[in-house]
Amino acid sequence: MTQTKNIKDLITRLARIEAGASWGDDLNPAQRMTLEYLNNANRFSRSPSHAAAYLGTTRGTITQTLKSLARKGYVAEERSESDKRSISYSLTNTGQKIVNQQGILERAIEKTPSMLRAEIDAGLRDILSQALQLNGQKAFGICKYCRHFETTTADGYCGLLSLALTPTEALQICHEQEPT
Amino acid sequence: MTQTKNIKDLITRLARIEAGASWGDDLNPAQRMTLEYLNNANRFSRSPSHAAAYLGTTRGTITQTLKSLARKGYVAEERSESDKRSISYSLTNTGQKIVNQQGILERAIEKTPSMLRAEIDAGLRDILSQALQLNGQKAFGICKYCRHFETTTADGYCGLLSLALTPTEALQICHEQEPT
DNA sequence: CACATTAGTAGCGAGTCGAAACTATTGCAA
DNA sequence: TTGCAATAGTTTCGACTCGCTACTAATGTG
Repeated sequence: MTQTKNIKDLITRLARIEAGASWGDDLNPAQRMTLEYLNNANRFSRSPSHAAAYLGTTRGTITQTLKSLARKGYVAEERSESDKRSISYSLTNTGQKIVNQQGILERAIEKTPSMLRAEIDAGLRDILSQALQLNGQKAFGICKYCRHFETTTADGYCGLLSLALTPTEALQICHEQEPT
Repeated sequence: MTQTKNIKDLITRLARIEAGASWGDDLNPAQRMTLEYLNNANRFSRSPSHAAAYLGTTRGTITQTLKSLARKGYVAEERSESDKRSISYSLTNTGQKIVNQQGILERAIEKTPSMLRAEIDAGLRDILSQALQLNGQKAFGICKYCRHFETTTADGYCGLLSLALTPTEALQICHEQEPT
């Protein structure tokens, strides 16, 4: 077995363990991941289309997942005024609570030496950017590390959308993000 | 966002990209992973129960997946003579071909520097052992790195099952494996 | 103003998934 | 040895995912 295959197996196996253990609270892995995306994404990125693009699924599938989450009271939909086609989903308080629970994978990661953690983070980040490129997907990175992020205002400013950012927003996921 | 959460997100996102891209050949991600497990497991570990334990799912679910793979001609079932309850699945030639195809994740990993790869491998391996422990799951490691592996014969010998091993077998996954 | 594009949905068929109930076989202990 | 418990695999159920195709409504663009 090559090292490449080893790493692939480790990644998929860890994801599977996490998925298997994440079934509680009347939620399945896909629903939980959608919830997590909404929690991390900024207000311009919480639409079905963006969630679908980030999660690597289709609009049709994500619609069903979001409707199911809405039925259960974990998310709420807000229709946009400017563009009447688009919808933005946000977490309800119940949804917030769910997303803050720590899964088995997080607990396992916390038990590894922090020096090792830094290397894993860097390594996986590298693999991710390669995979996204191969797949023709967008980066969906953190606002702050975007080439449109400016420091002309205290908390940061988005040069693309021409608006001032809050400290929270600067750390959220943005669908327009382009790495520096 | 903490580093722990970052790593978790990277792992689950990479797994999702791989899953999304692995839909071809009339197979879904779960079926492909089952195929891959059968390809790597030794002849004592290719039963529904062991596959279920490795993949972190239930016997009921894996039965359906295996039946579906058998219908499509990717695996064949062999009933055991010694224990009439148990079944061992093996890949057909068609199944072999499928499993040898390189997915997007493997191609992405190959593009990263090999020095980084070694660190990722070690780091993820550490996380995996922690996660398995937290989950009360068995290791399912490689035969050769088991405390029952002996070098009394040329190619290796299993002290637990009391039998000589082939070079191929020594590198396969075993459900009895206990790390040294 | 016509036409292409984009955002979101609905329905289909195959399949996953956990859970629970069930059959057949094997192991073990009194 | 007989009687039960444990084990291996299966089946069925209901909710859901997923890719796909076809659809509506709103928004761009030439």
